[in-house]
Amino acid sequence: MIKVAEPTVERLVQYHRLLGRLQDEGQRVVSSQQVGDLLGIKASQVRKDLSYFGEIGKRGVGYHVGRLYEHVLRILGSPKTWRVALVGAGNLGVALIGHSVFKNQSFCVEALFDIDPKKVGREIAGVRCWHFDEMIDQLKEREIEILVLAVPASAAQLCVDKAVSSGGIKGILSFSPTTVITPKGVLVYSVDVFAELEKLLFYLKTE
Amino acid sequence: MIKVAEPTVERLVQYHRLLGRLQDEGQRVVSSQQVGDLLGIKASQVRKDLSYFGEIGKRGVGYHVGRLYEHVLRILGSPKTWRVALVGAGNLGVALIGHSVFKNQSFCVEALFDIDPKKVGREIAGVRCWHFDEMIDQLKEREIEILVLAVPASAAQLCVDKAVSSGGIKGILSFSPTTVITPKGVLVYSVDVFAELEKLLFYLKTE
DNA sequence: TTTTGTGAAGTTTTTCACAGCG
DNA sequence: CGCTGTGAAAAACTTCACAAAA
Repeated sequence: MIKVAEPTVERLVQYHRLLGRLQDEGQRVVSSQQVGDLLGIKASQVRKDLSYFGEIGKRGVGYHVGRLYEHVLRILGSPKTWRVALVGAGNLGVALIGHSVFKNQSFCVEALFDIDPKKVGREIAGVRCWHFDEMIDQLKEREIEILVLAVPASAAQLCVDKAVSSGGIKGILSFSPTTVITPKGVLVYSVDVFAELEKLLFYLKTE
Repeated sequence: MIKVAEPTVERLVQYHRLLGRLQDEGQRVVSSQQVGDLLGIKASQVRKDLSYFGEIGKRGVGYHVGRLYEHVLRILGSPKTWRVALVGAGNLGVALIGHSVFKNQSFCVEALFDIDPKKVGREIAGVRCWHFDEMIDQLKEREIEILVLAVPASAAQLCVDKAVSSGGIKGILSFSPTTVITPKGVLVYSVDVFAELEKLLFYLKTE
């Protein structure tokens, strides 16, 4: 597999979403210029990103929307369905897994974990909620590979350490406003609302 | 004001959070090495980031936790309270503004907007919900400067265009899974759950 | 003629390595 | 001696500019 830089992967996701939209709108052909304009990216960047995966466009014409959509899908697409568990069944966590993002062939949310007795033992958004103490056993039994973390910052690292000790965790998507450290081989991506807001404020202030 | 690169601002937010924690734990002094280890960042990067804002550490000793905390707070801190509105009072939107992130001196959530008749006219999480059609007037009247966007992708650009036309919007924090284009002078930061998940998947797959 | 694909140039960001100071 | 602060080197990423193809 070709080595792809992270900013490129991020833009590929955007290209893919846009192409799906253009396809729905019935557009057949698109130029790097148009893609760039619609996403706030330079046309040359779009071409460079796409060129990493072979010559997919037609010179003088542009890219065939359907073909490029399938092409990017193959690059990003998942070969299997990943088994996911959510730790922290609060408002944010539940809103997230109920979100369309997880209604997807690539994911199957298998279990929730919380410490709140009101939640433990019940089904939330169609998924059984277990007590945090049962997490390691359940993660093993259910062969969970991806952990979604939506617990308070103070609990995040503990959750991660515990979950990683189950041996099966390969990736973590964290919504906890803190940095978590994992052993090599466990990828972490973090959605940090707090950090994004602070950045926005910083640049608003200095303008 | 010194020009600061975006990755640096993002790390400053992390330093600040960590310093708050260390302070609570009673630690008085910290080295760039320790900060780096706790955040998964190289010590040299920590020192470079901090050095942009003057010599704040003590050679041979490290950084005084309390002093550095205040120092970073002054860099990031906001001179005023920003007036915020949320568009899209669905599960995610409400979970977000109810989140501790917005319980903060720097923000005041003044209004919600939605098109659902069940929500319009009511108070949600202590804030009045208005109909989307009243948005421009309300944004002007309430002098809203920051928009939090939590609407479906298909509605996002329309919301932004409408809101920007009120004339007062300076920044947008978007949770909508799409790219929005704004005129120069309106900053956008985007929290893209979908994109983060896709990135995670991509790198899990290729490992 | 139009628009891609791509080396080369440019810019930004990170890392190194060591002087300098407590 | 230990750890910061910082130029200089390296790496990563973006943009340019133009040859090549439809």
